[in-house]
Amino acid sequence: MLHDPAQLDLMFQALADPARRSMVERLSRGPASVSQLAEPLAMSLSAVVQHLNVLEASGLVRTEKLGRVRTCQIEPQALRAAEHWINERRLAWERRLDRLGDFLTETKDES
Amino acid sequence: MLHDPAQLDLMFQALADPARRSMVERLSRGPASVSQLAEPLAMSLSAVVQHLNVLEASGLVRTEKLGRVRTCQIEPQALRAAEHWINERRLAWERRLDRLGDFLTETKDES
DNA sequence: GCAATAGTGAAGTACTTACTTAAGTATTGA
DNA sequence: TCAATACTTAAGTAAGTACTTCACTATTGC
Repeated sequence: MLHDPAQLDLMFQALADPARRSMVERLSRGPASVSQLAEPLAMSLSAVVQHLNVLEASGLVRTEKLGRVRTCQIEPQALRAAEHWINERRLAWERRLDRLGDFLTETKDES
Repeated sequence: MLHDPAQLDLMFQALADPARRSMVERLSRGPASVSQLAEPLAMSLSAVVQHLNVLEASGLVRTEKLGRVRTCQIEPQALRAAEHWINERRLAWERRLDRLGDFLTETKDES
């Protein structure tokens, strides 16, 4: 699992844009070409390619060109890395709250 | 659970910066004042406050001012929303792969 | 009261982002 | 072979980001 801060920067930055998230959403339902990704989006194909490059640089998407068609796929490991970072922080917080709860309960028992 | 795209923009954007992630990391170990958050960071207090405002606008952090000290806390619900978005996409992808696997297995059985 | 502490707000600057248009290349199907 | 398809690349622009410094206000402790 990647914990490289720079990689996390790229992943979260990539997910911070609604057009890119909609591309990831589309790809979560299966591979797609660049044109297919562009179809529902109200922007030029060029803009879509630029977004795609951001997604690819972040590691969230992998692409492969066959003939004139570039086919895109999600890279679930990268999604997992982002998910993992958030999960760790949330768990740390919740464990802390639990310990605090235990402490308060014990203190009450001793009173 | 919030699925508002604009809110997700703000949360992922907030998490895309290493200084802000380090602030969230610090806060996952318990509440802290602005100065405490600033202490390990190589930047002015003003810059830290600006990062904090980004975190607060994203909903990831809640702050409360008592006297001259502003105390900051993680908002775990917001972390959960970000985590959830990623998780849904990853699961969709993995379910798809499973179905594909089933299909291939069935096809082989029928041959 | 007054100095130290804790944070706020505004303005400026260098850099980055999210597009656009326009022109170009490679592939394919009739 | 030639027109349509599927991208690719470059350059330009408007807006946004991540800082800085400096001047300021509110609170607290002696």
